[in-house]
Amino acid sequence: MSLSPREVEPRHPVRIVVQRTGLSADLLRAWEKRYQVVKPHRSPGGQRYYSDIDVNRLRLLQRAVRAGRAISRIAGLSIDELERLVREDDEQGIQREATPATDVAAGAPELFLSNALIATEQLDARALENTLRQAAMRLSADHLLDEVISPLLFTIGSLWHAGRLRPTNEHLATQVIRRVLGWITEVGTSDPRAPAILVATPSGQNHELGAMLVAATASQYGWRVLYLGANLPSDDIAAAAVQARADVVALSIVFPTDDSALPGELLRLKKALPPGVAITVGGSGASSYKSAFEAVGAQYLPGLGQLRRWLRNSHPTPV
Amino acid sequence: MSLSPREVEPRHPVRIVVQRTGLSADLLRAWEKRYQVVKPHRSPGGQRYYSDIDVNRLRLLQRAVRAGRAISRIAGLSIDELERLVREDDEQGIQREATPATDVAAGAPELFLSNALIATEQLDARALENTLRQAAMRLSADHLLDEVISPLLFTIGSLWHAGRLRPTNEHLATQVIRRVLGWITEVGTSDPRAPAILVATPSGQNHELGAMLVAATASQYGWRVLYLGANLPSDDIAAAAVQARADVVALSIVFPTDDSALPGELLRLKKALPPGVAITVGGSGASSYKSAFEAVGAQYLPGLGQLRRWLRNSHPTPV
DNA sequence: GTGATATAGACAACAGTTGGACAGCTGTTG
DNA sequence: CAACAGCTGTCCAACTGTTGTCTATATCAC
Repeated sequence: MSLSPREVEPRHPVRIVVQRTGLSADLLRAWEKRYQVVKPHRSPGGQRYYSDIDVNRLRLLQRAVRAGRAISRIAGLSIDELERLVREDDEQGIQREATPATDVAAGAPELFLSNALIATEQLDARALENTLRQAAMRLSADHLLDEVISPLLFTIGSLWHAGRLRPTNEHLATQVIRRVLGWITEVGTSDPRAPAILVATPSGQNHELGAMLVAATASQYGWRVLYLGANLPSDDIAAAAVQARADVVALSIVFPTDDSALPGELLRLKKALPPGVAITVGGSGASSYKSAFEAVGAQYLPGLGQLRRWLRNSHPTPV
Repeated sequence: MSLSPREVEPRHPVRIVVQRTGLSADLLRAWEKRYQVVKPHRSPGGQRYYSDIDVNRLRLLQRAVRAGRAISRIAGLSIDELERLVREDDEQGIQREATPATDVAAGAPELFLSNALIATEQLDARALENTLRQAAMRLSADHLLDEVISPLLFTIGSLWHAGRLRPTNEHLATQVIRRVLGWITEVGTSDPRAPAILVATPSGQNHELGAMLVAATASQYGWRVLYLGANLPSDDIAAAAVQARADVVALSIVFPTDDSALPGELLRLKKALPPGVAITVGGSGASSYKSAFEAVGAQYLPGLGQLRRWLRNSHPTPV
């Protein structure tokens, strides 16, 4: 394995590393001072900058410590040795030490995030679900989505792209996140007078987690949510919107970002919908189709923040 | 057998040994003091560190003790002698008796089914979920799966084929059924000693509900279930099976029924799995690949009934 | 200037060690 | 059969080692 310059370049200031590892800044410095676990590059002013390799190393150390290793004993190990050790502990551990139990006291989103990542890596669905459930209890739904689930999805996505995560891990995480999001959505109103939003993903779009985030958010804001999942033809979306008397149709677009059929689909949707029904579009891949949105008067809402504001304005019923 | 440096190196602090052996820290020290069962290395600060060999020895001792041996008598035995002893005791051990699953009084499955269908047609997620939840309360899990959910899936599938149901309806039902099945599966064991089954769908197979039925069933029968969802490459399935120490890999095959790549995938899976791990295959589309199953020694189980029988025979664990 | 980050040292919480006590059993002995 | 002694797992108290966090103060970057 050769190192790409990207990986050795010291690019990450401390706060990023905190976010990605779940270790506190204090602890990072303590480990560095006491055990020389990493030697981050220093800016002229003395600020630390960590490379991808450093971050990776820290994550491995953290996992090993979590598994019961003493930091003093493992600090000197190479990445390879650490990987072997972590793997061994994952496989040999008779009973998974209850990670959540120790974390109950802490309410920091980063901790939930890093626990969730570790559970994902260990293919431990139960631990992952427990972590997210705890996070759900401790954080507001908005914070849960913004600071745990969204970053988790993002990180899993990038780890997966980098080849550091197998599809199995990604599937498992999808599975569990789906359940947790469903749980959030489920709590929502059944009040038939509440405004209704239909959430789906247009034809060709297979990533449904973004749509689930939308559904969960809307449900939090008092909307009646009709969640239909991924990859639906415009006509069917429109028919369902009519049948359920939806006020809004929300679409999530992630990938692909160059589907030439999509603008046409949007147009068909617009035509098939009753005049009063609004269309909103969001998701990380939505920006590529901006002009198509304008053509049908769809509201482009990148990010959950914008979505929230829009939901609030368009129907001011906070929960 | 030569000893690698890895095995004699004192790498494990007590916590790890406790995890791996199930013995308490107190007991470890008591055994050491009284019978010198092991002589762990000491750190400068006096902390104990155990080698792989120590851990192995302790495991054997623990098994022998659990089988009824007196620690004082076996403390001095060599590893070889201990292994022989443990094997002997295992063979003499009494078989656990299988308890047949109890049948709960059956309600009226047809009524649930028709209500569920109506809710599906009306795009009423809440009503559908309530119906299934009621059915789950009233029927045994087996009956729920056999007489409500399976027929519901089948009916929805055929209505959809006949053009009498829109994809929206199907998606909505999928959504809800997924949640209900997840709920059944979730209740399952977390006992790490329970036999483990990995459930997934091979590459190219996108219908995951069959797999979810398998997962729910196995969980009912006391198995530890690792559910990974649809469309996974063999290599990843195998890797996950190793990591989770699965005893069985269960695949569900629905559509397509003429994927020429599938036999090859099965072969790769078989090769990548450890020898002891069984493969089972089921699902409505599985019959098309029978010869491929034979080639890899996979168990062909059409229908949940066969699956249940197989699960029971292969590991008679009462629930 | 303000908010983030740096250092050094203090500190509290926790984990691990030792020696000893103790209670539940088991098998032996009078 | 009762008393006894040995075995065995657990618990405790007092102490030490290890580790994460906190404080005070200074510096950096925008």
